Amino acid sequence: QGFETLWVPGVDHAGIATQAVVERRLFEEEKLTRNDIGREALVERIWKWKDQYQTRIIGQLKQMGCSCDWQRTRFTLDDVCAKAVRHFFFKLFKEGFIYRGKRLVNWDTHLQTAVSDDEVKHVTVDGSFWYIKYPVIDPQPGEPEYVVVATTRPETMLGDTAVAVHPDPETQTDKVIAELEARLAGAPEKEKTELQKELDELNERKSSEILSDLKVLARMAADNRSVMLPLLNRPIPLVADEWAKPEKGTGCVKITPAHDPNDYEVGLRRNLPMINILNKNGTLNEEAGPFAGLTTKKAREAVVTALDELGLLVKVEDRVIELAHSDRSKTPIEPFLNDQWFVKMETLAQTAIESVTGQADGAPAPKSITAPDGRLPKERNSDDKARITPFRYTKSYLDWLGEKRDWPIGRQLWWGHRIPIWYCKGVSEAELEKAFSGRDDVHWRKDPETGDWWVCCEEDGLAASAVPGRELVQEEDVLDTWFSSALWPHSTLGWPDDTPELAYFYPTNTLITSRDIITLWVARMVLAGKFNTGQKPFDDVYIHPKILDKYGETMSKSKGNGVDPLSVIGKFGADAIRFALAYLCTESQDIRLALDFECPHCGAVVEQTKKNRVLHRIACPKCKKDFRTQWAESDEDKALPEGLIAGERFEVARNFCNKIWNAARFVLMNLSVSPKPGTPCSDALGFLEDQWIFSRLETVTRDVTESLESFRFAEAMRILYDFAWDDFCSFYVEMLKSRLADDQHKSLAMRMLLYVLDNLIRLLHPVIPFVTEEIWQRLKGAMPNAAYEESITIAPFPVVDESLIKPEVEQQFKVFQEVLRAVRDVRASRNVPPKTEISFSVRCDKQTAELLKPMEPYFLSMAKAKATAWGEAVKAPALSAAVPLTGMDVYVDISELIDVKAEMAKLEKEIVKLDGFIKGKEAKFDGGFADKAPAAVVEKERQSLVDLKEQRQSALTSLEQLSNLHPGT
RNA sequence: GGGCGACUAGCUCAGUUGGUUAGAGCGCUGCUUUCACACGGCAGAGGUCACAGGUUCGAAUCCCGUGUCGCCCACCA
Repeated sequence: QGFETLWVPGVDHAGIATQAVVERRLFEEEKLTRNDIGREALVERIWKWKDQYQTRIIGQLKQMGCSCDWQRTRFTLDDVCAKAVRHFFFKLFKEGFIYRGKRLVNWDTHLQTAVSDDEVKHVTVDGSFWYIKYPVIDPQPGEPEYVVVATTRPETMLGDTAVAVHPDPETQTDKVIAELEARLAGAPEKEKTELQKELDELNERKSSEILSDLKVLARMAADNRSVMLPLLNRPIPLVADEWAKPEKGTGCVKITPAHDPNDYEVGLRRNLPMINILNKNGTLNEEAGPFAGLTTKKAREAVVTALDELGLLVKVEDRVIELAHSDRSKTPIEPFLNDQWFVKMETLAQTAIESVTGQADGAPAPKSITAPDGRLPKERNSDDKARITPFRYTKSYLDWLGEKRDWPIGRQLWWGHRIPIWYCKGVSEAELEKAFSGRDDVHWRKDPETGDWWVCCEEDGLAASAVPGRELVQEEDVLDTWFSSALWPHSTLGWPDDTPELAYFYPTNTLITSRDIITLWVARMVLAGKFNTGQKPFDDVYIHPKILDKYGETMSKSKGNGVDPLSVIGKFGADAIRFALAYLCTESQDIRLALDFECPHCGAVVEQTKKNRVLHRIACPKCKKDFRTQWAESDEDKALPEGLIAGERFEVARNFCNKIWNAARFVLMNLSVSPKPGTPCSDALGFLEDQWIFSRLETVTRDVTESLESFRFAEAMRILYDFAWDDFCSFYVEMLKSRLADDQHKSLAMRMLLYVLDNLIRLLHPVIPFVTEEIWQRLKGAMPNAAYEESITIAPFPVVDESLIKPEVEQQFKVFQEVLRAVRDVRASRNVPPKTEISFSVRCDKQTAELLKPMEPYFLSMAKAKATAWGEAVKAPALSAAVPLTGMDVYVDISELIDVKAEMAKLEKEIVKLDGFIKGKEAKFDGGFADKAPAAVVEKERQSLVDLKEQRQSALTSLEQLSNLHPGT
């Protein structure tokens, strides 16, 4: 369409995932851990690994024919991106958006790093629920001697710093009861039993000792009373906090702020000490007293035994629990209190919320824009709001941002952008001012906890000795990968420098991505883009469906159910994978894609199963020979031929490409003289099929353009598939064969074929670049004098000419197709030998007769049927097969082959069918249809009913005629 | 617990704002191989649109509910 376009290819460093993979390999191959080889050596190894995979990923894109700007390939850790990251961080730091705080992280004790919530998977396991007594200190008369708490993780009691009770248990219980009653009233029958049971229990509790005890405890909490933490004999306060639910468990809850997210919140609210009892390797530290050094598992047993011996263990219940596991190491996650850097989200999230269109019809639909004058399409959407397509994803974007939760940006990793913060112990602000006077790339802020200073430097690094007499130590942690990915739209264009690229291409037009990173990536790109540049990063966000495997599971490396595009390309070609993917791109959120292996030795299809899909090599069950999979790593495995992946969707696409190729071959074959390409319009108006193909082509051009511009890729592909296969190949090319054989008509026929093919391949080229380019080059070669562009890639995309769209012509052509099909059907169903020519006649009105008479040669070439008569007066020949159609009857003369009984049976069946339709329609009119439906619809239905009745009458007449021949039947 | 989505032919899926007799590919059945393409051609069979209500002259489509499956978010002392 003539636009200046840019597609920046690139990869991000995928911090945790990448480091974990390299560490795992390091351990598997050399039995070394990251601590054995050190930060520098590990990072060096990860770079090597990354180079290898970047090459592979970029290679996959290239082989798929993606037309990226390869010389602009970016990586989130390269210098250009790193500079942007430091600038972004510095700007945030300087403006007060960055702070440091304690936070519970998901600690992977195996990898010894924090992992993000997304990398934590919950696994259902059988666990226990322990009830433990904590003695009350100095119980007064009327007060309980113990409080009982329940836990699934008894070892964490060593880190308890309080026991919480609700400040007003009675009111709270009443409130819960009231809510439950309200729910019960509106609940479906099925759930009522369970709700009622719950309600009964609560009511019972209300009058029980539990509640009266809780009331006493609430008062004691208000009086700042304490209980004794057993085993460690540490007095801990009884606190009043809403987190303790009087309706649940014992109504009291132990508070372990350093090892439980909710308890942490309580700890903050009640100003409780936070005692970390864990070492980074998952063993207990000195805070655990006699239990120090034990693993959490051993400590749990020891704690339970010790409590039991003291008579403080009330009971143990079996309980199914959802235990958090690290997705990376598959080991249980320990919540762990750690220092973290955060970005305050309040105002940033608000700008991101305001930067997307929150109403489905809030933004105009994209319009077709062609820009021969080089106008940029970004002018079309200048309200500074991005639009998400499909719109339903807007909700998850807005909901997530609405929580405005601060963004923890530090990761305890070595692979990533190291946080540009330096610590300096004992330094005074005056010293900093002196050391950095005149520098605007350094900013400092006081650590409210220690009183030390944090120094942030935008440039690449501060020397340890930058402050005379002091030592600067850089933060060990690196930044979350999304911190750098968030900058992608502007950092890759050179921000913070004022580059021409940034001025020209930013804001960008379209971001295409997967729904699972709408929050992680899209939301952060919007807020970072607005914060850094003041503008939204893109006009449109297109969320494509996600391809799942045949079991409906997401594809992942660890499951081994992913697809290497190169495997698909190897078997079906790049055009096929591209077409197949575009064809699958509906508004649906999932696409299931069944794939199987194909044995390279014998061609047998080997079903892909959950078991064999992760193997490096597979033995073919048919020929017993081994083949490799995409996972092959050893030289031995790699030497085997690859079992390519088969898939029905790819086959369909491959067949389509093949069809296009063959159609083009046919056209090329007939280019005996060099016709001029161009619109052969005026000459072609004499032929119905020419007018028809023009109309179809322009309709298709219009619809495809509109579909592509509104991200309806599957629809665009379906339109092109149907047009190319059915209209162009099955009808137009077939019809023009007879014109090509006629010297008088040959020239125009050739120009017509060329014209349609030329437009078709231009329309297909964005999706099927390789085959269409090859066809283009051959056309160019066949017509050296024609003004073909050097490559189809730079040839103009067709622009619709609406004046050629003629619905009445398309309707007329349908009549031809209907008659042709009727004749062909008679041939096929009556077993007329293919070489036998038959004759037929058609009873129809005058206009139709005039329309179809010129088509006689096509009935001959396409159905080997000779037309003998057209018109109102046509009567059925004595021994014919009659096909009643809308407004006409087709009589095929099959006197040699006729089976009268069978013909009659067919007609009778047809009449029954028509009766059904007629009844349905008449019933419709018996209702208030005619009065209430729009006039156009009523008229259409009325006509349809008339036609059906006529058709029925024709069938009856034909039946009568046949039965006269055989009076007995 | 909250949200989103799916359920249409044996299989995999289309079906835009409600409107003629619900479509495609694969598979299946019959015929077809010098004549662009067997990765092809022609024709055919095959569906109570998950279930139950409702709105409407009219529902695959809109509304309420049920079931099954999947995904996302939150939480589970």
